[in-house]
Amino acid sequence: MDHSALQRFLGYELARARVETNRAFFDSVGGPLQLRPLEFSLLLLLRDNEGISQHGLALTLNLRPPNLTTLLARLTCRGLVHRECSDVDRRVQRVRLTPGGAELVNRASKAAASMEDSIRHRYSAAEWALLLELLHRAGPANPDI
Amino acid sequence: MDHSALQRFLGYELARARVETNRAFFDSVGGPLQLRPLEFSLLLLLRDNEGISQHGLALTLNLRPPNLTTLLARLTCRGLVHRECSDVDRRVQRVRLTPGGAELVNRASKAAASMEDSIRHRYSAAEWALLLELLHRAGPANPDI
DNA sequence: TATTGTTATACTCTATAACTATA
DNA sequence: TATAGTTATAGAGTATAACAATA
Repeated sequence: MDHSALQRFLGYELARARVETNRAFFDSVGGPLQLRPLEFSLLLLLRDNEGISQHGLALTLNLRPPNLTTLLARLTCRGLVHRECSDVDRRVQRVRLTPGGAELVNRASKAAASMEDSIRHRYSAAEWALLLELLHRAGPANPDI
Repeated sequence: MDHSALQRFLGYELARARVETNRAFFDSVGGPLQLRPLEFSLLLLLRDNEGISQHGLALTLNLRPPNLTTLLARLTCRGLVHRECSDVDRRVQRVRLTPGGAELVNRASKAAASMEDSIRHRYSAAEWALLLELLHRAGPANPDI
């Protein structure tokens, strides 16, 4: 089977690698804690950036506003996050973890620590760090608002 | 904005990078030629592996059989591929490009040659090759049937 | 006018269950 | 009984248009 033509494309290799990271995520975190990948990212971001606006979240995670709205609605229904109007600008919704949300993030973070081990063990420590660094440079230019 | 916790995960960096490769693909190939990423991969694979079975395609592209069926049905409707029963095993469907499909793959391949340039230019030639090689090792173990 | 967020909707990729037909 | 492929359906991520509320 010749797929040498495809292997020259970063997009193809990204799609292939995602098969493995998705499996790792659902086995270790997504399944046990009933979290989607995006929900996990969002909760971790809220843990480290208390009271961030939806606008900031959308920019950081490259989400369109409608998709963030439905994502937050689902997490709000589960009692993991809550939204409150900003005092200084009533258009802005500031998002925070609830105590239950903070507790779940804690468990998710612990479970995630080893989730990619089966992939990471294919590399030396230096190679793994290099892969993450090189890959980061392929991402959108300005995710840090 | 602190997203240092997320940057330690390969899955997160993959998702971020895919934003860029998706944009590159749709600008250069997907939009002009009306091809989805998966359709492009499939057509390129058919060009280099004439008469491959659906089973082989599904394994190589990590597709579930139902998803491959609908994908091929769409391309068949457009007159780009055709399926024929194998002589030796009538369960097997051998898939080939039609002349029109071959012509489209030709154009798609030309358009794709430069599609990731805006990303590739962020790296030296050695770094780009290294990124593709490291990333390949993160993918599924046995894609070559 | 511009920005923040919502509603409704659609497209793409991925996944499972249940089935037909061939071996 | 095992394999190749199909049908139907659902979950997850991503995209746009049209809109309300606020600045």
